[in-house]
Amino acid sequence: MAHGGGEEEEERVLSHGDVVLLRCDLTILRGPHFLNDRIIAFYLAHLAADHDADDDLLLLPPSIPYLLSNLPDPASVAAVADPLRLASRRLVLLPVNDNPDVSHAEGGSHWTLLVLDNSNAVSGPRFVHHDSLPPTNLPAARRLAAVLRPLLPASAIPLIEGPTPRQTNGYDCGVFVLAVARAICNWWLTRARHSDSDSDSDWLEAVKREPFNSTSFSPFDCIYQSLPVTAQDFGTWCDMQSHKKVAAVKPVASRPSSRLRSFSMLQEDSTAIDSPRKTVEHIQHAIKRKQIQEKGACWDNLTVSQSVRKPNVSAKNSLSYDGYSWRKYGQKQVKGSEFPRSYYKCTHPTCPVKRKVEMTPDGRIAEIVYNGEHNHPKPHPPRKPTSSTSVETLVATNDAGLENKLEGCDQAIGSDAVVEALRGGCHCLDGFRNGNEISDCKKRYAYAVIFIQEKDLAD
DNA sequence: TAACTTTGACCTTTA
DNA sequence: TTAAAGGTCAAAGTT
Repeated sequence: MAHGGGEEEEERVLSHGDVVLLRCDLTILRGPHFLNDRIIAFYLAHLAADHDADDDLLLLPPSIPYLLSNLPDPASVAAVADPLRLASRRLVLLPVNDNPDVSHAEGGSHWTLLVLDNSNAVSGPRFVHHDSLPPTNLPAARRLAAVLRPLLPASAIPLIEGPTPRQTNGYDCGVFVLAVARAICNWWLTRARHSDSDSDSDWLEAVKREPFNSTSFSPFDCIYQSLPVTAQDFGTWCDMQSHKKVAAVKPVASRPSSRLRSFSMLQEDSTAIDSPRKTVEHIQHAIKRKQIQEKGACWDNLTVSQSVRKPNVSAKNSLSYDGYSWRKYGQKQVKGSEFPRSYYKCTHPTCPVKRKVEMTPDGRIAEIVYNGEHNHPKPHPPRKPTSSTSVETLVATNDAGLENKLEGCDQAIGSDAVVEALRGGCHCLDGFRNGNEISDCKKRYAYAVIFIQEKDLAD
């Protein structure tokens, strides 16, 4: 993980609230080197400062997800997570480290970004994992998602792998995390500025466009811009501040900033403390400190929680129905997974994309992982049906793959989206409006797909 | 009969 | 080198 000597002796050169950069970090910044948690926390704090205060967007420093992943019981997790108010956020960015040894502060070798996404009306709540070297951090991301799910109102929130350009060396994963975070924040701001934008859009395209490597993306470009020096003179300027003992660092009462902290260190942070409640208060206090703006300095405006205008969210929710056609080619129980894993290939003749789906016994999707990218447009949806006869037609096709193609539609039938359709006059649901009970499974699926198609066309 | 799923066997990857 | 686990194939079963 991060590297450096005894941190207590390390000289602090820059701070952003309680996020502090040490002299050894400057060496890392002059790179190319593996980014440590201080730098990641620092840059995320800087990103957060670009947003007006709001509760919708939350960027967490790496220490918080790591702590949550390794707490011994759900009660402790709930106590720590409670002040974060994850359930009420639209987007939560959680850096993930693969350090398996909670006693080893410098363990771990890979950074990725897990996004708790509650901003997309189509996909519904989901975890999106950005890994520049997949599937290296997938177990760690799964562990974090599993810890967070009980804290969220929706059940069985799926985890999907988001498109992430591959790193081409052994050290740029942290840079990729920051670049993805920047792309997401920029997308979020853009979406907020265009209130008429699609509520079903997401940042995945924005991530694809992001320049990714430590040459084209410097996490501290923005920091340089905030300093009274050029990027070239950055190190010299820090040296001067240090020698003058008037460093840019501000007084902080928080934990000594560190490399990725061991679990015991994290626990000590929250335990200077002797009760779960105090743990919460400690974290709340730390967050509050971040939110205190220090006027007139280079590192103002740091907040952990930032937000923008709330996007419009329709009730449309098609879960894993992604517009592509899939053929199932295998299923098996894999070790460490609670549910069977199904293997799918895109049915387009030249498309290499596959996906793995783990589904709960009640049909909800626990996880989706997508292996490449589609090399073709989404297939045209079937022509819009105009009456319940279309339902009969769909059922009569005896399409054995229908349920597979429409994963999630079952849930849609009972969802708020259907209720909305009933109120608003979605044509295909005349059967519902007339009080007809739909007991046949295929009919229910048929109603669901027609409903979704009508909504798509209407949108 | 065609399209699709299921499932056991086999292949590949990884530690 | 080997064993374990994941991924894929393909025959059999189902709709």
